[in-house]
Amino acid sequence: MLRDPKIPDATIERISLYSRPLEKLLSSETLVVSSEKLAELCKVNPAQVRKDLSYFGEFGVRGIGYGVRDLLTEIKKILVSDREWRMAIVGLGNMGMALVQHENFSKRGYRFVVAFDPDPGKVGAPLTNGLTIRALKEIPSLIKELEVEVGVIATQAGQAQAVADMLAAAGTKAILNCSPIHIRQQESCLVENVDFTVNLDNLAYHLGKKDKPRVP
Amino acid sequence: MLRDPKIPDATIERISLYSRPLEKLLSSETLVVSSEKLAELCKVNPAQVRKDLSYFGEFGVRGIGYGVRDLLTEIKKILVSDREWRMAIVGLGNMGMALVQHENFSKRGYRFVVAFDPDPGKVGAPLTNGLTIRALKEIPSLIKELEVEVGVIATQAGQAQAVADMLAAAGTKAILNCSPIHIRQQESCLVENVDFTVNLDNLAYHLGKKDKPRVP
DNA sequence: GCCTGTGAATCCATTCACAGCT
DNA sequence: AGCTGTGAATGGATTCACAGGC
Repeated sequence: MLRDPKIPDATIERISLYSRPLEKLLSSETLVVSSEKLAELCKVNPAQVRKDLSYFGEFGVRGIGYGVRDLLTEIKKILVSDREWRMAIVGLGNMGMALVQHENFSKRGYRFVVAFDPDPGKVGAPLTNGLTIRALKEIPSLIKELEVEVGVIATQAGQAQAVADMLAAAGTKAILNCSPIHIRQQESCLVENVDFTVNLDNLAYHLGKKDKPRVP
Repeated sequence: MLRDPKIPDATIERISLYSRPLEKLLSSETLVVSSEKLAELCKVNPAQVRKDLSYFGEFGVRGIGYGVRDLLTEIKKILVSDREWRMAIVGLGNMGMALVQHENFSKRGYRFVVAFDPDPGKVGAPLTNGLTIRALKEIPSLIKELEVEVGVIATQAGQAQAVADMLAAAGTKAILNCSPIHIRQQESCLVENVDFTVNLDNLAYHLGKKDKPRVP
């Protein structure tokens, strides 16, 4: 499947992006989409769309475009999101609850199979999706037993790094960190830090630039 | 202050990143940091740190390094996060509540000054930070009156685009969208979409690649 | 004619390597 | 001696432009 081993990092992020308008087109019964149309929907260059896809194969038909259903299937294959990923959530405050109930996760095959919280008062409480909150000390056994592949951290700042270390030690291969601090990467475990203030700083920078008069 | 008008997009994202270890160093009373040390903490190349900063001025001392406090001050000036930004939250489900209480926002000068929710049952309810939930129809007047600059959307998918349009029409200049759908950008209003499944797709792709045997 | 797939060209970002200051 | 600041070199990613197939 893979043709070239050197695939730009930005490419795989965009490939993920392409799937969102495709899902919409699919549900509106659109059969075919051109690179130009898809590019417009994602605000990128049409050649970029074609080049990105060409890293992985030839999915289009010349003179016609790309079959919506087929392209979506291929993209899911590329991203390995054509299967279920088993996830654990740690920390069930507001953020954790929001993630557990997040419609996009289940829709795209990301399934929470276990939930942990450091607060003994929360342990035993049922979640809307049928899970029961477990204690942190059960992490080592349950991660293995339930074959959890991805850990999602939504604890408070103080516990986040310790939880990450526990998850990594228990065999979790990837972590999505939604806690307020950045997690140091273990080499056995991929980490993605979600940090809203980076997005806000970005917006602030661009707003600030607009306000200011052009430098003479 | 700005020296060169062409500053890489990636640079401003990293500049934001640099501020996090700097805050830590500041609170641990470290006075000086070298580009090498800072680079290590952020997992980037030392030359990258120096080049990024050099776009904006000369903040270091040759032979010594960068003063921690001064550099942090300069970075905040660059990002225009040396002042308070007035924000509105729309949607107070779990995600909205998590954002309102998020410690990093207030710590970095991002302040919620008003809260809206589409659910009439929630209107009038008090939040922990002293705000009272308002109805959506108050958006046009309150956004102007309270001089809100940034809108944060945490509604369900169905309402998100309409809310974005209302915010933009009311004069909000930037939107951080944490709802489950991507928002179409208005030209009068910058939009940053936060999408956890892009992060998960990324992790899934890299995990998938590791599992697979090398292509022959 | 239309639209994909892709080498070549361009553009942009990162890294190197050293001059310059303390 | 040590570490920044930066032009030059390298390395990637994006876009162009057209050949190739429907």
